Amino acid sequence: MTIEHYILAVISTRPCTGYDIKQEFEHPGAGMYWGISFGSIYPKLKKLESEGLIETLHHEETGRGKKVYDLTSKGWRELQKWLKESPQPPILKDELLIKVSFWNHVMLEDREGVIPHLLKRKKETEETLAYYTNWPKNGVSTISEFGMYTIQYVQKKLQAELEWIDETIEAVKGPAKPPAQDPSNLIDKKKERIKKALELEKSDES
Amino acid sequence: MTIEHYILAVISTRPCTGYDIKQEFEHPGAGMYWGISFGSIYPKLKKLESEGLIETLHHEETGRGKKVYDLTSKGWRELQKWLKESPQPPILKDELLIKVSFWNHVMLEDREGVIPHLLKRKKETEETLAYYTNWPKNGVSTISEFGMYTIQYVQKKLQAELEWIDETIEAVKGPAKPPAQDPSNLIDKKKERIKKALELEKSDES
DNA sequence: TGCGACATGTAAAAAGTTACATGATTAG
DNA sequence: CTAATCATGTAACTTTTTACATGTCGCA
Repeated sequence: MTIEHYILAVISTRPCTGYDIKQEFEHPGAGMYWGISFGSIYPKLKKLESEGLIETLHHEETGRGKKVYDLTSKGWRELQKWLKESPQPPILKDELLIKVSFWNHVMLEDREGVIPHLLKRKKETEETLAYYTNWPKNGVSTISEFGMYTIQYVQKKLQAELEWIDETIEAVKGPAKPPAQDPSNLIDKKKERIKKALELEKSDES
Repeated sequence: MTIEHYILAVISTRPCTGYDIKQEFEHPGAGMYWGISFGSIYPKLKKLESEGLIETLHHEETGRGKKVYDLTSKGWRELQKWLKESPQPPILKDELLIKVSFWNHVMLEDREGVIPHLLKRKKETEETLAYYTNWPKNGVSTISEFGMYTIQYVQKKLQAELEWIDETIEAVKGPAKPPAQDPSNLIDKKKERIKKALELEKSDES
């Protein structure tokens, strides 16, 4: 994902400042927004202006000089070109999934230790879902027909996540299950590896 | 997400080489895996070894010297500690969502131009879903009880995505809808902004 | 009058990718 | 015998974050 194009897209909805663009990226993340620092935004705005894709509409003389940018005709065309290009595959990194996935490889005697992680995510996901549900009714934001479709996607995805969290908490509270598949018996071997490593440590200490 | 901890987690399932670790990251992305280059992996392995978190089990003398790493007792403890820490919020960047979201801000006369993007994603998502469905039955991979929970999450999420894609294609093929919310009339203003920018361009050319 | 939000910017550091260099092993 | 896969590593480059520096405006 090229930040440059995302900045152009944000400006396409209305002329705005670097600070405004940062605000757009503050929305709790569900694929549409993620954090970008001022240290990224301001240099990019300078670059985009020097390339003639955006221009300064107003430049206040007071203070540090608030600058409102808008797209140039070149900027509109670049944005149209980018929108038509096939989107990159999504980038997803979810530490919760990784921790759950590796949990009983490592935390042998502590099945239920993941549950606090799942409950915390449940709360966060409920909050994000509430945010996206209220967004189109807040009386302030502009949400186009197509913007509404992406909100529907986010809602669907978050609801699926909440269902999964509840199911998984129940499953973890229940009895341990055998591995879904382990043709090389790696899970048994791993138990021995842990045991051996911890025994070595004890003999080192003595 | 700290790559270091992910590398420790991968090694926890079995002793492995840098090359093996890279393979683990090749699985089509659904939150559990993403691309990491050799240029990241090998320096990290050196760093982890110098910190005493992993050790070289075998070091072949032939060729470039294949090195098989395993966790040390310090490494096992570090991994346990990390697993217990609350996971970071997920990182999500989906260009498709952004392009859909901004589409009719910019592509005024071309509602159906997004459909190819949606169909392409549909195909990719179906492939990823098929991959995750077959993974626990491939007779080769180790999938623990908890690993299976994360596979269930990915399946749920991808199914929700497929449903959304179908619904959205139908909606886009149907008649245009008014904005879900636009209190400042930004969408009408935007049409004027585009028109003005393109007219300026014409007068520049003449 | 003092705090929080508004507002811009830079330099150094961190993190990761790309491109390159090298060579062994294995399956057809 | 040759192409693909296995296998390690470095240097230069790119991208982005962090930390800092600076100052205004509105409101309680």
